[in-house]
Amino acid sequence: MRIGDAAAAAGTTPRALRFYEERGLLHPPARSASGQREYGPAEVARVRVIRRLLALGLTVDDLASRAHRLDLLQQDPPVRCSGSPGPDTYAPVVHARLAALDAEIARLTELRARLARHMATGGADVPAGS
Amino acid sequence: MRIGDAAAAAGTTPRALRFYEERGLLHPPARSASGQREYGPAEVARVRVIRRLLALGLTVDDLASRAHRLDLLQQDPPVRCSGSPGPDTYAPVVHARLAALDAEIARLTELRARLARHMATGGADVPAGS
DNA sequence: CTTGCCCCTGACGCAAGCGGCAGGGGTTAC
DNA sequence: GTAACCCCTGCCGCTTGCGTCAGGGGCAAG
Repeated sequence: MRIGDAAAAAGTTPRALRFYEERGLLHPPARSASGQREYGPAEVARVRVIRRLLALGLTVDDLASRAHRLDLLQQDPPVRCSGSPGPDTYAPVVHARLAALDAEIARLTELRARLARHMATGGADVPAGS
Repeated sequence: MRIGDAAAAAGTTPRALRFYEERGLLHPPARSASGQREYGPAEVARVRVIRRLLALGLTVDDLASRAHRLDLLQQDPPVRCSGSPGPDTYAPVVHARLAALDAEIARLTELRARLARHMATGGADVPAGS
């Protein structure tokens, strides 16, 4: 299967697949004699995993840092963090993302509160530094 | 006062002042014979107002859209949204910002919940489209 | 007059995840 | 053989609020 069909099968675009490859989320696939990328069902599955994780709020760099573990998510009961099966799961990066999301949510919530207060009080307050 | 001193007095940098001017938040200031910008205390005060509003989460475009009202915030009891003194206060853009912040907070909260659930369930769920 | 600090304009860089275009070649069907 | 797609690489664009040169001139002190 060529890149267009593979991308369609995974619900995305050729551009995205090349991008994932460039960023190390996909291994460079086999090439036809004329240099065209050849994909099989396994890579399509992997792309689907990648897109699910991205949609969950993980970043490309998060995935790249654990790219060698992406395949595990396709077959096994995935991500299992119970019983700490070694230092090689996605648990660390997921925890880091959760923390980052919490921090961002807290920051925006604080901002929202200050902005609302600003309107209520007439803006006489000065936001605390940083 | 030249731009460096004015920027320092307002707690920012020359680059930021030129940027605000370029984006319409500051009126083009007087220039010395050799073309250097001349600022007075009124501009410095205005810059401080701008920085407070930016720190509150408003965007440069928010401020630019109401730039002609920025001066009011320096002297009068500012932003007063009670009694709707006309269509020219900051209330509309502040409300829009509050809504945008709420939407963003909701989005991140939803994302965080899905990511947490993903870890708990082993990732068998598929994020809803959109 | 020269040193040294400040100012000017104009333009690129950054972060994220691709979209889109340009220029050139492959592949399949009629 | 040729039309109609598809693919290749490489590169700019988008968004925010400036930071950071680069290249050239100003201004006060010694």
